[in-house]
Amino acid sequence: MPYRSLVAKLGTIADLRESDLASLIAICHDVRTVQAKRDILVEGERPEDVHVILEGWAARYKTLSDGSRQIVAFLIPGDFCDLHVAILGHMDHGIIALTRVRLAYIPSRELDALTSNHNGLTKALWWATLVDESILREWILNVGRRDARERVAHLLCELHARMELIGLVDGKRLALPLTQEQLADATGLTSVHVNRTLQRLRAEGLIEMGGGALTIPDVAALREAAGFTGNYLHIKRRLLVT
Amino acid sequence: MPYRSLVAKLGTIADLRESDLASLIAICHDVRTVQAKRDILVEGERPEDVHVILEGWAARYKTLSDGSRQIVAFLIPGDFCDLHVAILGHMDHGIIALTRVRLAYIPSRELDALTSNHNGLTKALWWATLVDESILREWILNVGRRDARERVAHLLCELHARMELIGLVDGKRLALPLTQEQLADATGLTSVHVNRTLQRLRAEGLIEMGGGALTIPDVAALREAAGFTGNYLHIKRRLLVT
DNA sequence: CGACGCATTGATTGGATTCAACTAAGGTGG
DNA sequence: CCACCTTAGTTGAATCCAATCAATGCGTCG
Repeated sequence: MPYRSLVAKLGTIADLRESDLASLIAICHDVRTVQAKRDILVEGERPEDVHVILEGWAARYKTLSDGSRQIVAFLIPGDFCDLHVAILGHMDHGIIALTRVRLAYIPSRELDALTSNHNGLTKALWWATLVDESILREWILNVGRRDARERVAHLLCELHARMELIGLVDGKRLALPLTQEQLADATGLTSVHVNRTLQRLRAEGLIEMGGGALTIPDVAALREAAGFTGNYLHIKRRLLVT
Repeated sequence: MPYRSLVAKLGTIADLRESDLASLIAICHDVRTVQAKRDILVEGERPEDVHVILEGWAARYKTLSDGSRQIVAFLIPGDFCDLHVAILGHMDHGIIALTRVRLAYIPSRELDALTSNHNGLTKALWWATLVDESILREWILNVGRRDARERVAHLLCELHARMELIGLVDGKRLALPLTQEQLADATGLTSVHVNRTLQRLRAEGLIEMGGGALTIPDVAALREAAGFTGNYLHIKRRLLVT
């Protein structure tokens, strides 16, 4: 069931009917695969479809003229790439696949037609974008006011919480297919310093990383170190998905 | 006409009818004044009305346990404080008045009722939140990857562009009632370093600041120094407001 | 006038960058 | 099947940008 993550994510919203969710999935067309490191959307593009991640990781990013890059969001299964673009017109940032990514395409006209009849679904999509916005605010705080150790720890806590929401955490362990350079681009650090910071977190016993997986032996301890509280993620309730 | 800024801002959206705008203003109630340095909304609050800034400046901010503060947005006339809160429930950040602020209150039920009939207005409010989101992404880039000089210059460019949009720039001059500490909290710097940075920008002839006003002798030059392009503001067209 | 907020300046410290070298793992092609 | 190359991770030394700590100026307001 390729839409497991999407269902798990939107399913946390109390007032969303299963039938609404089913209608949404019904207008998902044309599932495609994008290879790692390929652009999914480039800055300036005017996509006509809304893209949803079904599998794999992607990143929103912005580039400076000197070539330095800032990742402004990580996208995991269930996340929308460009819910906004029908209204804003053009992409003001790019989206790149970090792993092999499977995408569903929703023609924006069909989505418009659907949301104008299904109020609960409209609200659910609002909720999704508002949570994205909330995460962006937290990232500004992260990059602006936390030191490297808290910054990296906080990012890992967030990814853990979001992966857990969509049922992709196995015990204390989750797949984390990010290079240290990508973590650096997300935290506003250099890859060298991310490396040293991860080593420190490892030495402190707060994390175990390797082989594309992250293990957090004591989630509470890492959250404490990061100053993380998940309230900005606005997770409403946990829906069990089989 | 207290709604001048709101009209100027939403009026840039091509497909918004004047009648829609009028209906929006019609449900604005209970204009109140908040003194400088007072909280408009506190973290955790569950406001029942949507607040719109009519006059003055405010800031969204987040606080860390060690007391350090990060401003995540500046709010100027025409900006909504909490368009989202009916869906997300609680505020995940605070909003503080930086100057004396005049606010209009819109009962969220009336807004819901209105938007369900007026599609253009719904789109306009979407547009406003999506632009806010886009600004947040640019701020992450600003704090994460630009040095102090670019960072401060970029912020000033943005505020200039936004103030111009709502008709509050007089030639090359605009009111900028921000302390250096507030600029520091927005850029992730310290007030001491903001001071030195402003001095440098002044010495380079890029800005003139003092008495709560900012003058930009050569906007193109400052934008060049900041690496600023306004495309992330998604300004569609300029509506002349008298 | 004295207190306070804000801006300014100097001296020092430190966290993160930069530059550079090196290892390990994985894939590719001859 | 192994030499070769690329990519990711690691380590060390030197440097630098911004933070920190501290003091001072200066205008305003009660």
